[in-house]
Amino acid sequence: MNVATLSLPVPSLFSFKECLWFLNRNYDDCMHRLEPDGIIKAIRINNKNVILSVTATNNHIEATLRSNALSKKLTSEVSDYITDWLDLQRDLTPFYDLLAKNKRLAHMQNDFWGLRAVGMPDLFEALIWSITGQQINLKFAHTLKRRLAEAYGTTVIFNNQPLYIFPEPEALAQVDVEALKKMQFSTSKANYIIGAARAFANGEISKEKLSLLPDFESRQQALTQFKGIGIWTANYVLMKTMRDANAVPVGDIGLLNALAALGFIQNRTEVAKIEKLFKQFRGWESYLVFYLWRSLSNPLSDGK
DNA sequence: AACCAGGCTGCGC
DNA sequence: GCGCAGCATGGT
Repeated sequence: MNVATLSLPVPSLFSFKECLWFLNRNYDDCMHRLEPDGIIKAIRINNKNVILSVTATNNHIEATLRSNALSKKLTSEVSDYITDWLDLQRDLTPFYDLLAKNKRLAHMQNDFWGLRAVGMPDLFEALIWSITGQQINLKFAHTLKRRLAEAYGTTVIFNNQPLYIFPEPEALAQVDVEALKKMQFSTSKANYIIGAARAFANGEISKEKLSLLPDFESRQQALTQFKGIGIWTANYVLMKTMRDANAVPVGDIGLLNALAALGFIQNRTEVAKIEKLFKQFRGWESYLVFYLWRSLSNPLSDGK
């Protein structure tokens, strides 16, 4: 195993601590492990496994890479991965200006200062995760994801502890419904997941294909054509992976709870009020969603 | 123990 | 096109 390091300058309006908040919401997410000073994660890039440790100083994000296939190219790809994952390239100034204009949201500039929309660069992982999380509580959803990762993903041992790389589409495409049901996936979800895995495995859908589509609506349509992928799931994925700025996971229970807690709505049916709010955030809708999710946790708390 | 959870499908209008 | 029941399965 070879080791390399890389260093990325942090953008303005960036807080590593706030990003770690998102990654550590007491949900036992198997896709990474939190350490006192940063985060450890195993990823696969171009069929090469990499163990990634990420920490930050005031000025830089420092990453340590461990891999059997280290090269300059791989290091550069990992650098791109981190940039995408933590959304480092975005200038948040316009978003913060919009927050400042809304009296119920203005506090977020300070309370969540520097929070980036932590994404999911792997489209397949994002899609399976969002299907898994449909209509069940997040804790159970993480339990299910862990079972998938343990059974069908790649396990990498680091410091005597396992790290997981999410299952490849080819692996999940061959699973039968009964196996997933034993893991306590519902019958329909098991079918959705296997269907999605097959669509990825046979090339019907891919991140590249989605990225070549001309607009948000066509990307959304490309996803919702599959059984089990509704508007919530499609928009969640477009937000987390494709970085569609105007993707809002409509109807999301966390979103609705946050809007209610901040006094924007009294009940879950007040769609017009929600649309009115999001109209004020054109181009930053998905960022607003992320910050609203953040508001479900108290400022400066490290859990939920 | 009832109600809820980061929804989706299929049906009736 | 829109509303809504029915669904499946743990968590609190």
